[in-house]
Amino acid sequence: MPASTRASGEAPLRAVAERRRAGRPSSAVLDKAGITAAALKLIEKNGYDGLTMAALARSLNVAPSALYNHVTSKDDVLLLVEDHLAALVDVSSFGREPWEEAVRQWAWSYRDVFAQHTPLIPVIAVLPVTDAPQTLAMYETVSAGFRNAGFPPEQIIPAIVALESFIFGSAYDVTAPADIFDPGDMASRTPSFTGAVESLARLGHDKPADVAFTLGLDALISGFGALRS
Amino acid sequence: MPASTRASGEAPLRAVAERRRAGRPSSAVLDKAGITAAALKLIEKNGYDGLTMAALARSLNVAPSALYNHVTSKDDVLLLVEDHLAALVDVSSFGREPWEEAVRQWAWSYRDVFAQHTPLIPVIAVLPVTDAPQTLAMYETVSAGFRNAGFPPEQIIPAIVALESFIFGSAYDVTAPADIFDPGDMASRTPSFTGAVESLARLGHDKPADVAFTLGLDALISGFGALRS
DNA sequence: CCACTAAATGAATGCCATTCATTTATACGA
DNA sequence: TCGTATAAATGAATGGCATTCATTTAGTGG
Repeated sequence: MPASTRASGEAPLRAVAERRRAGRPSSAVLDKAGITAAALKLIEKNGYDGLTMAALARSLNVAPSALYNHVTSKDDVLLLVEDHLAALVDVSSFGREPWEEAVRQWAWSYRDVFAQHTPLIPVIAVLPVTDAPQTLAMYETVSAGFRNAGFPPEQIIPAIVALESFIFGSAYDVTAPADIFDPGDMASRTPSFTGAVESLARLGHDKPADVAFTLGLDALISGFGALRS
Repeated sequence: MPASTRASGEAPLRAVAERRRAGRPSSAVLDKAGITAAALKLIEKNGYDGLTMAALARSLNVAPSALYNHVTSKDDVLLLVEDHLAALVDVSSFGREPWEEAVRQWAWSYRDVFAQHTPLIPVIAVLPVTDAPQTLAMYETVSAGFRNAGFPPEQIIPAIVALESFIFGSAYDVTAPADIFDPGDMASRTPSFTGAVESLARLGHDKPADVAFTLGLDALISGFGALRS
């Protein structure tokens, strides 16, 4: 649009976050979906430290207080993000693959998604599923997979919870620094530990967290498989 | 000490946090051990929300900035607390009981300690062991237990990491609200999940987290036991 | 003895989530 | 159709937070 077509009093084209005047706008600026998307974009760019209510508001070209018409707290924003991510977890193997394989693929996918979002884990862990429909949908698919695989109904939730606990803990491992197990100057006083660390290092895995995850996941799957009838 | 023995200008006996004047005191007021103890007391009384640098300073009758002569950050305080707790984890079964039993007792103790301190978990997970001598000592005892039980050296660390991941995830479960799995008004659309939740509830366990922990721990122990030679 | 360093105070800084009064626009019920 | 309740925005607080810095005082090593 050439400048000549603009009325004289009109705001300039540059997307300089022209300030909205006070009062309810004709059409709503915010909704939960938009807040969720903006939060995710912010997290991707600046990490969870960059996710502040002020930054979120700014990225939506809105005053911070406006957010509170749509969410009750920052934890509420984290909950929205969490539920969005739950939909990204791959449960498609259930009903397509044998139970062992389905669990394996679900678990890897679940871990990979939340390894990028560990600050959500303390929130999820205490989160009533009622408030997270996508998360609930994931549980439903997984529960059905366990039921169809012949699990006694009362064992299904404990088995899923145990797997989830392992998955969340393992998500932290992914982000741990490579030298986390370097005993430093205590090496001589911790021979067994130091020896174990060194013999593992000698294998030269590029993703040590994956070794532990594979090991634990295999144990859980074969242990739980024995419960089926 | 009777009042009459006190000089006239002396401060009153009441522990009313008489203000110290600026400048280095004759004998040091703070040290890491004292800071750790005060932090733990504060956490016990008011939880982790109550652990602020200001509150910590006040409980030590000191200005907040004085803390920074002994720790570099609040995370540093959390690290001190973590390492103190690591010493409370019971590793005494290693060398006394058979491997399976020793792992079981260590895992329960580890989970129970950190279930009361879940805000530390994100810190521990990324923590280089160099900075935490008590934690390192725990690893040494456990590693020696695995080695003596016939584990291949390069499998020891992955096995411990997998167990630890499960333990940390399970620590969160302990603190979860009882109704965390209530599907609410989505119940009709999540029949498998709802059925699983109900059939577990029918058993009436008073500590549901313990059911999942037992199940997962048994699977991990029997799975890992197969690695021994 | 003197300079350096250690360990405290006290005052600031900047950021943060959240609240509240106010403004404006829409939706619904009489 | 009016007019009141409600929804959704602004803008200005508020109080708490971790952390920093200048300053003061006391011990310590050359």
